[in-house]
Amino acid sequence: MKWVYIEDVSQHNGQEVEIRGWVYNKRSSGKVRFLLVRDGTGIIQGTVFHQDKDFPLFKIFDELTQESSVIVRGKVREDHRAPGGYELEISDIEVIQIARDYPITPKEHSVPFLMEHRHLWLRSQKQHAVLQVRAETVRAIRDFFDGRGFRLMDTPILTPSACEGTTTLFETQYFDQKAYLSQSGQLYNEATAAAFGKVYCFGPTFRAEKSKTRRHLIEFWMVEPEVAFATLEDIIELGQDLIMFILERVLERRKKDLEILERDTAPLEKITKPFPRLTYDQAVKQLVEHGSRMAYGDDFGAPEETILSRIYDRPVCVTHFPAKIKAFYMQPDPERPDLALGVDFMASEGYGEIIGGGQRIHDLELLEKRIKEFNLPLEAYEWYVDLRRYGTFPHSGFGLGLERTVAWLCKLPHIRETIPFPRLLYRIYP
RNA sequence: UCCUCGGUAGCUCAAUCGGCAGAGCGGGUGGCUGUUAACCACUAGGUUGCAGGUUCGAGUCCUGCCCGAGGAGCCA
Repeated sequence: MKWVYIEDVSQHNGQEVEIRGWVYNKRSSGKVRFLLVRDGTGIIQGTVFHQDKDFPLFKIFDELTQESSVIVRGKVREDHRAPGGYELEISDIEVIQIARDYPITPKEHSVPFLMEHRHLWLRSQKQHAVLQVRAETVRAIRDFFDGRGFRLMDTPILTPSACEGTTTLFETQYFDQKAYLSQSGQLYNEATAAAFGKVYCFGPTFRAEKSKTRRHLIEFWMVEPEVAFATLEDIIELGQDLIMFILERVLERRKKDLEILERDTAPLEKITKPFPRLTYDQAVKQLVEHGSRMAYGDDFGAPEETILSRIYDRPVCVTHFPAKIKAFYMQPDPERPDLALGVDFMASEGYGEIIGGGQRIHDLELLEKRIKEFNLPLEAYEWYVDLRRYGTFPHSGFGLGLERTVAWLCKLPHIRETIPFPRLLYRIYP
């Protein structure tokens, strides 16, 4: 008998097939039994009918518990009464294991309990849907950059120095010296951009920030393109195109998952280019008008990001931040050197920043001056400064946070469900 | 790190003024021929986070600690 995945059963209507999976739930009503089986690709309802209540299949059925592993054989039949539209008329159930006392029942559970059982929680429908959206977003990102001639350059995770300051770095031992887990691939990207023109890296990054909010993970994934000779304007265009590409792809291919999550897709479907553009000055003015108490020169806090993204029905680009609140490598605005040529993209519906980037300093002397001003160890940055010694080039790039993007697409209240095993402040288990 | 809230059955929660620790789900047993988080009946299940204290008596009040959630700062 042919082993078939549930997502493909519609192609086997009327045929005898074998489904290998786990018991999702079961219901019984005297002489009819319903078995919900999931196999990772979907859930199908199987039925067993018999006049005799001592029918042997009933005995096996009655033994089954939630998440028991089984091989179920039977005939596929289209039936509108079944969840999923197709049903399996069960002729045989082969039990691999009866699962005893599966902790996650089909009722409500608290977040701490589910987080403690994250390894099992992944099996439930909504978590499954979120991670499908994540996987699709990853595919979309790769397709977007690969399709535009970008070269994937994997940057190191173990690094000898800080990218943007040492306070939020994870320190580890590298034989007889210290190393740090990468917070960003950007500096290395700038080197590969000089070798390949346009590049991107996409991998995990680590920040030892003691932040405990709905939008922070200790370990998160970031895609970072870097383009030689590109200006701030060029990468704003690139960022918009990337967001539109992801949006269209997920809406096209993962509609069902968004339905399972009860995500109203109308606000996402309305989004078009170009996104509204604001300078930092304009943004501050708008924020104050909408009730923010921030002062000029402050960076945006969570409330500011939220207010801003609620004013507009699409993502918003904010540019020209005060240089003081941005990283050391940010190119100053030639007309107003106190401003940095940086850009942040705020997702709509209150989700806040999903992209941060800008144009990098390409002038040798200016970069050296900034490294000193930020009290960074110059010797650790020698290789980085070399990029300004040997054919320096204006260049720009950004980082897009994968989990924040997925949280926005799925409209989740917290970022922790967008990665299979979130690393959070005070939580590294499982 | 700071602020706020919380910890009672396997899970989600209740317990009035300090006075017999309880319900639903899940488990078990039985019933039901189309169930949709099925339903109905019965049943087992407790170191009330930990350590002290006050009291005739503490889940409830006090002190300390542990754990968790929400928020702030910082950031993608």
